Amino acid sequence: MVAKQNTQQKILDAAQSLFAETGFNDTSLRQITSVAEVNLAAVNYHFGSKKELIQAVLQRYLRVLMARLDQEFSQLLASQQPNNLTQVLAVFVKPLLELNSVHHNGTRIFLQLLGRGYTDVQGHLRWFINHHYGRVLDKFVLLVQQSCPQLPASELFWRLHFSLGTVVFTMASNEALAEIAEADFSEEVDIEGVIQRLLPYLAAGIAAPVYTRSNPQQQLRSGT
Amino acid sequence: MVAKQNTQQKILDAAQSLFAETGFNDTSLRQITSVAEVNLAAVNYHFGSKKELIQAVLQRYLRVLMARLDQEFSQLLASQQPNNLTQVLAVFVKPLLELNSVHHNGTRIFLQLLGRGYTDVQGHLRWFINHHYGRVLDKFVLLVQQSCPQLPASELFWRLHFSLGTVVFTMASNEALAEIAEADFSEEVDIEGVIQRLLPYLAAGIAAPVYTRSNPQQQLRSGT
DNA sequence: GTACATTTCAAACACCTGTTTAAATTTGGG
DNA sequence: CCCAAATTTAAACAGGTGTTTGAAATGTAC
Repeated sequence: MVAKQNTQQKILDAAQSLFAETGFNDTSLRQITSVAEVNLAAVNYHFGSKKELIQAVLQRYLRVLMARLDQEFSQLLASQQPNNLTQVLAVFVKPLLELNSVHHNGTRIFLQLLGRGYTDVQGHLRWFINHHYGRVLDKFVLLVQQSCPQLPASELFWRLHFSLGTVVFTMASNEALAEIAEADFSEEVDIEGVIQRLLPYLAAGIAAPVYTRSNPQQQLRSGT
Repeated sequence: MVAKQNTQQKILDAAQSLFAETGFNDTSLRQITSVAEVNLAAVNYHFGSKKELIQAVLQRYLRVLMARLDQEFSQLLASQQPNNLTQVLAVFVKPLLELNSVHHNGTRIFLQLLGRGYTDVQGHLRWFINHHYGRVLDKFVLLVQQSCPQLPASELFWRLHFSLGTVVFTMASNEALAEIAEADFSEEVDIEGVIQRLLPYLAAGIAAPVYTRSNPQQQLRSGT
């Protein structure tokens, strides 16, 4: 009973890092069990299959993240009056950063896993999250709708997925981007800094004026 | 000489579709040669390796796209005066849509391939494009800088990569998004429609007001 | 301390991967 | 027509994949 917990934990810890760095399909069970210093068969014994291991790795973060998000969303919804879009988006920050209590560098690892999950095993993760946490995310959509009442639902749908793409891609290629940024602008970038940079970008994109034929070239200028 | 061209073409045509749908790593040479109705060894005979086949598939589009983009960028740069950001971004539309002359559904296939390339074999494609077409892309960065002069270079770097992520992810999961959009809003979506929806989102995100401590919550509202 | 259940381990399983080989076939020029 | 070069073909290669097996080791309770 003691060694079991230990082995499962060792596998999860090794798997999450390798998955985040190399992707799910390109990480073999032999790599994982080698890093975890555990027998190859341990994965199938404790988790059943590689697929279930992937889900277990994600669940460790999704469970605590979604619970926290649900709190925040409900709280914001209870305030009745529509909230500023930036405020709504900023609600993600604290719950995400609290993932560092699940595991060292938990926030970065989880966001990278999310990126991997959406591009590697296409559709699987999307279905998994929607099935288990769809009601939480619905609250978020409602909040965005309240803060952008004049935005058509279909337009909002696309822009939220654009935003998901921005986040997911940024996190999947986080290491590479951070390296370039450090080399070219000699600025060190942690995950918190990236999130802080993402929010204004996402908020402006979601709330952008909608394209119409009568007004094809909106005037867009960057502020300070 | 006749059969050779034919075989190479058949391989390229089969490969691009499978790569776009399933990704590079998850598409085997046996699947490709099976669809192309060609012997398994033909890929290695005509292209050398799977890696070189991937590059050949991408090159077919990159060559014509980058040449066209270079024209447009140079033309816009020659006009001296800074251009509207939306105009700069809109410059991508025509060259991208002209990829349909390279192959049926060429635009969609190429953009999906681009998405796959950036997430599957991370870094490879980025290096490849930068090495071969870096000077073209530099012109684009210059144009954006001219239209957003008050945006710090490091901020612009991040936002351009955010935008790349938006495009790349949207195209990689294009089929799924289109299905959902059709089911939920009963609106048919072609690649042109997606591009048209992307532009205002990207333009607003890139030109968004920068986050400052003295002004942490920018007022952002969606217009009409 | 013996009996039972849990966990670990090395080995093998069947299958898939990209690549290579050498013989068979097709092709185009003299 | 004939020969040499280009192309196609079937077969095998070496290596990697996730999963299963049955015996060994470990832990737990009586």
